[in-house]
Amino acid sequence: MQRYFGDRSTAVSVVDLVEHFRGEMNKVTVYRILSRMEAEGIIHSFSGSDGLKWYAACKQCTNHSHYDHHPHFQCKVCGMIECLEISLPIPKLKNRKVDTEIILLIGECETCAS
Amino acid sequence: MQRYFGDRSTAVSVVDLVEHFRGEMNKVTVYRILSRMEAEGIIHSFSGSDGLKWYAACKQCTNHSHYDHHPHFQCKVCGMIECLEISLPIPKLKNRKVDTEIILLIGECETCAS
DNA sequence: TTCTTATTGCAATTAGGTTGCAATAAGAAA
DNA sequence: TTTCTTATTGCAACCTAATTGCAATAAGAA
Repeated sequence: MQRYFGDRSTAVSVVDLVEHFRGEMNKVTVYRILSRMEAEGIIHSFSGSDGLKWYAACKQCTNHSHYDHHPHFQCKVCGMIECLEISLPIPKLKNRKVDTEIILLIGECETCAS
Repeated sequence: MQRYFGDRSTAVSVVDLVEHFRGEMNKVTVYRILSRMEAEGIIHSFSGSDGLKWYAACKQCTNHSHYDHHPHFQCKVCGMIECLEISLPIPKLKNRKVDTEIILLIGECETCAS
């Protein structure tokens, strides 16, 4: 599982992971390893526009700065989701304290747009 | 149901709606009325950070500009979600065409922060 | 080896959401 | 009003993501 995320820059849905490891590893085990790896700061999770849970390898994340979320980009054609290594300014709102923002940009990836 | 959204500026999760109308209306009916009202441009939906489906009354939405999504704000203490009538700039990405952004700001609302 | 702890598999369960179908309500036409 | 047609609702069953309990196994330490 570690190896699976090692050289992957895009995110994977849990459903795809369970499917990928079918025969090799039980569904429940996949879920458990994922939450363990997330707790250790190796991967991070977020829920896609479909409401499914997605996981991706952490690059600059540490155990501590794990929740400094970065934006994600999803291709509406092929469904692919990737992490964006940009940081967008968190807007100020009056009478509210904002400390996190969850951003999902949707469009077409390089492959699907051409 | 129309009345329910009429004077409400915050969003409601489907789970809460089903609970609210229990005894008065079947779960399936709640779901069906909601998707009908969404198709008519009266309300709009999005999925919260928990992966649940939320609905809120449309203010400037029309049947057509229904998908000009606006950001939402969620209080991490009480869980309340509200629509923000601000528009944030959609960032440009190289090699990708971005046409929508789903934004959820998370923090503390006025009531919970004080 | 023996004891203890962590990991895994399997079955069952919970929960959000959908579908099929029959029953009822609501309108239009006669 | 009566009849025909269409839309709305309730109920049971189902689908799928995710979780839990528990026994079985693997892994480490004493």
